[in-house]
Amino acid sequence: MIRRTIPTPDGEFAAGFSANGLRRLRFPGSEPLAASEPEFLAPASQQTEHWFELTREALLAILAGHNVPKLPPLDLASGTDFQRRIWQALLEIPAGETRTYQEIARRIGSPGATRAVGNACGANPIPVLIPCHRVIAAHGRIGGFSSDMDWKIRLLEREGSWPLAKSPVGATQGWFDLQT
DNA sequence: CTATGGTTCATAG
DNA sequence: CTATGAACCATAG
Repeated sequence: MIRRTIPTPDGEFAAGFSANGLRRLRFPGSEPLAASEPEFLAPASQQTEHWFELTREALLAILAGHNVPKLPPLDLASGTDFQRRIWQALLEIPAGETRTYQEIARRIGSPGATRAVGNACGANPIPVLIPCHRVIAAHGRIGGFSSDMDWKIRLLEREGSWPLAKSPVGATQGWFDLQT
């Protein structure tokens, strides 16, 4: 695992690369990448530096509310097949749009697995680049977020998806019923 | 309130 | 080690 930090206007993110690509990303302020992760002590190859640059650009783009120009290869080996299918589906959500947990579940061919989608999102090793923040609950509820809810809201704001557009009818949406 | 599906953890063989 | 089951969820109805 090769670690790098990425300064952004929102603070310093931490990225970890394996031999196969970007393996994990962490928000500013969280604990340093676990020392328990197997160290991959290969010299920082030219390829890794290139991945790092792509990661930096992608991160800055999303923080600015834009679509990602080009993603680095993602090392999703830490997930199960099910999780990888979900993460893959999340990558297809463009900036400025959202999907519900149900839509993701249907997309990967397990219409009933909505709650499992929530689990998989929580296990997302690469937040922001894998846009778990664009997944919301049905009926205009926002759902949750493993890190601070502030991040989910902030990211959606930058993309123009907040307050949530899909307001079914009548009910107070967005600002008041979004806790827990 | 209940049903849902995948994952994780505890426990038993 | 595998098998089974219950609890856990960023849910839906």
